[in-house]
Amino acid sequence: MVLSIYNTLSRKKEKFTPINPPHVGLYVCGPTVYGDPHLGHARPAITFDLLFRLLSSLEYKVRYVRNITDVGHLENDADEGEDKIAKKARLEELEPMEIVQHYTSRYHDAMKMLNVMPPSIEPRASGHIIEQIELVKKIIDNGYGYESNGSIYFDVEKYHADHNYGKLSGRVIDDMLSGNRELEGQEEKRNNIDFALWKKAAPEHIMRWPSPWSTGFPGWHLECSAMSTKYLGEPFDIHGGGMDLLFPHHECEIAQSVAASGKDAVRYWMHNNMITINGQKMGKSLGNFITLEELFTGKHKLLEQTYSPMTIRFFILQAHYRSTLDFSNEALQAAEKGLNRLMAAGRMLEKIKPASKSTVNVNDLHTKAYEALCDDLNSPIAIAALFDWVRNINSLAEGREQITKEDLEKLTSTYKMLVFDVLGLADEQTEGSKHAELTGKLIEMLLNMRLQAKSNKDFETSDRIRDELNKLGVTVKDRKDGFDWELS
RNA sequence: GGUCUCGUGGCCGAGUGGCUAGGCAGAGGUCUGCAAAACCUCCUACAGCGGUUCGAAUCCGCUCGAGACCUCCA
Repeated sequence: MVLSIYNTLSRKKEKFTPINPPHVGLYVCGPTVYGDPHLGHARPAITFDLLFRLLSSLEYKVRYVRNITDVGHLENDADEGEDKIAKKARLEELEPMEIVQHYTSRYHDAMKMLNVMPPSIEPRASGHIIEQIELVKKIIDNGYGYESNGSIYFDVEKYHADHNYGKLSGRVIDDMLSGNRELEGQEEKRNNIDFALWKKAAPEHIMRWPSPWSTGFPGWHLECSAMSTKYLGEPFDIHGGGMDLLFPHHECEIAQSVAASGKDAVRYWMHNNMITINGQKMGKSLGNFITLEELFTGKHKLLEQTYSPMTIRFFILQAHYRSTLDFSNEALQAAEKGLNRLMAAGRMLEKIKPASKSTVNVNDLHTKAYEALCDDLNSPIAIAALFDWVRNINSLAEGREQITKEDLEKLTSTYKMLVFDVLGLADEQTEGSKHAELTGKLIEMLLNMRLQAKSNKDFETSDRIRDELNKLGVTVKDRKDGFDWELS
């Protein structure tokens, strides 16, 4: 099966060919840990988790690196620019690394709930200061960095004379030189489109490291260039991130790599689109974000109910990663119901009785789903293929269609592999604690008693059991030869 | 102002020159002691106006509307 992915660099879908098959190097920009993870953070995490899982299921050996930005992320590039982490630390009167630790573990917790697999390596910017300093040295040696008052800046104009600054974002440097906004405190730079590689720390700045130029801290764009190539080599296969990072962050990464080594570090650039709310981008700066915890607990004024982590995951997977996805209660509720049907069908597979012949073609699911996923991660089409099979599975369970034992095994493994291993969904009803397991067993015990009452035409007892269970939030569904249930 | 993207049925969302995804909601039916579920059937849309074409939601142009990036954001 040929995987094709949309490369932002060429603005086209391209056939994916790894540099050293079966190995694949994947780097994705992770969060800046200065606040609780919100719905927006879930999008790239789930998108690239899907890619990670798909590549693995195609038998690639993937090294997935996703960083934690814990230093060097400025409010802006001006002199007064303050590190986000340091600012938060000052506000909360904590050591910066306490902030980093706190929000990193919050992020990890949320990712785990969303069934996002941990990356192979999760490097922190603060742990790679030496590598970043070395990179700055190379850039200076090659003539693309200059010192100004203890800080080092990247000379964009000089770089552009030799290479192409703007090739990823499609920006034209002349427009930027003339049209760029005037910001305060930029007199250190030769040009206001130059960006910081190293910043000299102001006396009150808490996070600081020694360097040949000054005691200070690295520029934001540097960490990804340094850490991606350290762990994945140069060049490596895929670099991912949110579309909002395209410019300036990723453009600067390319410039830094080319300036340091003379060549591009990345073969395929992939960008996920934004989650919107009322048509507007959900983000930190607009303050219109809903944290993942708020979604899970329902504690946000816009939320009509709680939404489980798998509902969020499914909601995101139902849209293509390069489209915007609009948040609304209605859309999430639709996702929740759809997901329940998908899971119910998965459970139903266990109850199907094999026949001597098959009236369904079980290869169809695998073919359709993989064709879709390999076409630039088209998860909505793959999910549509699964829903076609939800109908088939229900028909099989009710005996309207037939299936051989061999085909049933094949169908079960394909269905579960797609739903659980590739899409990374989990059945929240059956998975989890011993407590949940016990609850399930107790419900089944009661329902068996109800079945007996029913067969004795003791409808008073059978209805009482059903009504009481309903009150507790258990939906009872009678089937031809038994029952099924669901937590509402 | 510059660069770019998008406008799909009640809602969410794929697709992108002819074969009219999928989910949710809604209507009718089958099944059932009743209910729920399931299944079957129905609801056939692509902002507007022109153009190209045998044929356009899909290509081109214009108009209107929305958004992203250009400063930090996933």
